[in-house]
Amino acid sequence: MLSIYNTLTGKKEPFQSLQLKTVRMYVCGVTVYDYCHIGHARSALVFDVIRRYLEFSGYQVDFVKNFTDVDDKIIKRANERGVSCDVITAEYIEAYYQDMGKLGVRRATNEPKATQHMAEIIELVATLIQKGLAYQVAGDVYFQVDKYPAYGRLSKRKLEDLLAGARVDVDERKRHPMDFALWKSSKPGEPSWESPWGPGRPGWHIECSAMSMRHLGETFDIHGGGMDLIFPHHENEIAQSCGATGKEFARYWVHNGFVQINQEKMSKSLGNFFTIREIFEKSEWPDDITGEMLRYFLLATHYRGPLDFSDHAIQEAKQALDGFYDLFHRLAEVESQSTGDQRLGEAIRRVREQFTQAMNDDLNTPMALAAFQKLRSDVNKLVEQGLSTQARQQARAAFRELGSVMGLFQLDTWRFNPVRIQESQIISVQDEERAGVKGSLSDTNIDSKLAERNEARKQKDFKKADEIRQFLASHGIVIEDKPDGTSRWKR
RNA sequence: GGCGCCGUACCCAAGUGGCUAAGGGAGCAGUCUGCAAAACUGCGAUGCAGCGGUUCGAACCCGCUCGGCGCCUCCA
Repeated sequence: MLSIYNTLTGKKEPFQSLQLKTVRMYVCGVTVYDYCHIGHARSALVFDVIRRYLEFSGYQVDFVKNFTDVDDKIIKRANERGVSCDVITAEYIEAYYQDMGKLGVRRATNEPKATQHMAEIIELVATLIQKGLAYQVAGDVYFQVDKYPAYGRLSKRKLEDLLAGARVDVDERKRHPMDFALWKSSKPGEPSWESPWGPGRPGWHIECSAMSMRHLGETFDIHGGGMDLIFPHHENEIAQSCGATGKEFARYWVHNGFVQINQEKMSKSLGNFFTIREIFEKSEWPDDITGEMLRYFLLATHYRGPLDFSDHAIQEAKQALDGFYDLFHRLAEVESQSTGDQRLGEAIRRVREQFTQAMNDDLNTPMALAAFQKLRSDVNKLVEQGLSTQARQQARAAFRELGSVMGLFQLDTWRFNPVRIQESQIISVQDEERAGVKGSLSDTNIDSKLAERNEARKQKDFKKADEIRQFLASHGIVIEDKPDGTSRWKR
């Protein structure tokens, strides 16, 4: 049974969905005015894994993740470029799908946009006014926080405390300094929608209340997002939603920790953030491998803790994955020995048990990875003892199945060496290879070189054998000799 | 000023009251090997920022101190 940390109660709780076999989950997506950075990646990935694990556990997951496509920053960006907001949002939604796609983040079952829910938003604002929880000032509508007694229950703050720390000049027209906008009248040139309060656009928080209710109902199971959304965004969502319906809103509030650079939060003002596409562009590995490296890196720390991003950390993830794919490489070979076969079932049963236990404990992905490492070690030993072709396939399938929950171990080919094109390093080149680019040797080329080398080894011509190895190494090919005199290779 | 987080070996990172403090990387030693790679075996924190307290028992609970950070304004 899954236990999950609930920000609302401040402790781990057994997870129980409202409907028997369905989980309804809403996650705050991104405001589409720029490329996503590694912090967005973490958030998207964490909830992607929660979703996958719930599905793995037998639930159907109705997963809603929004795009905020009306916002000050979008308007600003549109004005800078002299285009409409639609152009900006369309561009960055597309970029989002590209970047998250490379990371293997699955699309939510529903990905609504604020601009497509104006009717629901306006209706919700009207309800709040009607209930006396919101008031109109000129063309603006504000939520009156002191009319909602439970205000602050998510972020554990008191209204008085918030006032003391207020860093912004208070708008004189507000009844209470912490009141926040539900509807903003539009200035000329800004996108606007007709409303009972005049032309305007929604405040930031109201869209999530409106869209989650529209797609998941008034009360649903999980609401998530980054830690920074706890206040004010989620606090305000609760006030609006509960205020309007008189019912509980989301039951489990789940928040992921930040990605940091050198112990500091990434931010544009510090200039210390990395976009996802920048990371892929700079990577010396193919996209599918870079994506898996990033996933491994992001999941190697518990989702609620802080996570420091660095090249070194990414390389460690690569090394860890190399170990797994090295094993998968060997598992793909044909073998008739089967001494180790009978022990395999036990090892797989154990990893399944450990994996489930780890994930059930508040999605402890680092512990789940440790379980995979244990299986890797076990299977390596069994391979040494002799594992039949069939058992090898069974082992590979186990990694693939459990790994799929974290989006790992799904690739059929892997690269152990970066592809570096440096002509000057070519050592001995024969005509047919001279034409080719470094690192682009075909499999048949490699196989024939290898056959040549093994013939030389048989003749004890180790000088020639080493030359061939060196030649292949310069193309990023590593040879591993097997006890039986044949060799395997990897790139 | 309020709310909160983090500090575990060279690095990353689980564990949050009770067997020998997971796991990975790096390192060292060994097995295997023509060499190599991979794999395997062994070594590695008598201690979990520091001090004090609670307890039969604490890295885990409480208090204080030190160091680092976040939120309270848009932010994953």
